Amino acid sequence: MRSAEAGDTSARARILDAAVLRFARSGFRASVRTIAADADVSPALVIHHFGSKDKLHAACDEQVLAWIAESKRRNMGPATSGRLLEVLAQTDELAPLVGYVLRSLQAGGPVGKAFVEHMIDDAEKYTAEAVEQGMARPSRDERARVRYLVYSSLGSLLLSVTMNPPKDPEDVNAAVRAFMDDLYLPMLELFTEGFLTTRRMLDDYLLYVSDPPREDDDLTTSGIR
Amino acid sequence: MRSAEAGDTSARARILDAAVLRFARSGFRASVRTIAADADVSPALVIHHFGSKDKLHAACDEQVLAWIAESKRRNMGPATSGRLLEVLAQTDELAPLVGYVLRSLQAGGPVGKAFVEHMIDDAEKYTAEAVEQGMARPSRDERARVRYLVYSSLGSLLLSVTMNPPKDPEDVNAAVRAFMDDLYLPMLELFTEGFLTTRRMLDDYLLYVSDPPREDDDLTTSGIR
DNA sequence: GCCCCGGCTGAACGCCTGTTTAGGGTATTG
DNA sequence: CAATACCCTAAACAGGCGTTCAGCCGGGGC
Repeated sequence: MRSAEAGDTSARARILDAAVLRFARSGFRASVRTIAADADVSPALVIHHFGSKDKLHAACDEQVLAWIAESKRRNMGPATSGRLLEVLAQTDELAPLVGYVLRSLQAGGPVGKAFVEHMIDDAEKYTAEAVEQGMARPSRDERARVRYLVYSSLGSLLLSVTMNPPKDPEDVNAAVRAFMDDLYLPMLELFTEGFLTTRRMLDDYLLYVSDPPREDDDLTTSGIR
Repeated sequence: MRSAEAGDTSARARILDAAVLRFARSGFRASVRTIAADADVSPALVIHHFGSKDKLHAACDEQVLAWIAESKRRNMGPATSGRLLEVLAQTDELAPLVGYVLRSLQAGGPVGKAFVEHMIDDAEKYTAEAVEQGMARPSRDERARVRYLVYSSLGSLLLSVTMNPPKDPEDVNAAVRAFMDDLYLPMLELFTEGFLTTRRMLDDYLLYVSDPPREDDDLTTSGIR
């Protein structure tokens, strides 16, 4: 994992690499001094090259997004749709990116947002193909379904590693895989067989949205202020 | 929302209430000085009563868990299983708790952990009943399924509010409801009709776990170090 | 009257943060 | 050889943090 072109040993590149790694390991509250120490450099130099910590963060985001785009272009196909994180986790060079992406999802940063949107766009494409080929059921609202699928898979992963963080931040990737292993069966079961035996709740809801009750009835008891 | 008994206007109670509210609004990095100002009290008094910021945080956690337990005892039934957050959001007095719980989920704190475990326990009970009554399909691993359902619903909610935080932290509850509205149809669709049309992936997986390939083949290419 | 006592505060301490400043060291250029 | 330009650092600054400490202030007991 190297900045711009491989083998760039300039101090600037060393700082950027160290920052991405440190942010992934320790979160975005890691101090400039720590990053400087990681890169064997003075704190002042970090500021000198990037202007401020926020700008360093932004540069890291940009770099990570570029790496992800590159990885997608090279490694992704229909077979790995929705498993971008796993692909990243399996590429040694890019393994730290998983931690970085998770931190960004947790912090709501631009990388997190972009990552979610990428996944939604990809998933929309691939599920459309799956529906065409008769592998997946059509939905009443394809976009909403895709958003739901992406949010629940990424969200559950995020929640899982937040609740059970690996002792060594080095092990996020192992934690990601453990999580996937644990929850793969119920997910597959749900996707294949569903959960409810009766259509009643769905039909009731469809009826409800096509003929909703008067809104103000609701609002007075909704708890919104 | 008052500590211990309603109408307790002692400084200690005022501080605790202010802290819960401030933590919910601004996250757990809110400063002792801010909380003290909210409670119209000196920062020193906060420490005097609670010993340290960490202990204040712990006291808030305890208080919130007590409120939640109380609310569950009074308001929850089979009909609202899995919708604890919505019930909280609709009880004006307890509305700030939603924000607090979300912050705890995000930070991985004890309240978050406990909340997840409560939801899993409740959901396990209610899905068992649903299966008995023929409303839900049985699972090959009930506990794993329940965990999956709780993690994906709470996780997707957490991710959603992290990615699209309300401008005014006062509006988390509205955001929660908006999220539920958006994703209710795809969820219901998935639960009722499933996603895949073919059993092949599930059957392949079941075959795979009953006769797994040699492990070391995998490990060498798994990217774990 | 006095005293003591507990709730409470203003001011300070020590630490850590991001950032600035002034200047040292080295290599390139005239 | 001297001068300039650039990379880099040590030291300090300003501000925020959690926390401590000495002491104020009002009420109850003697």
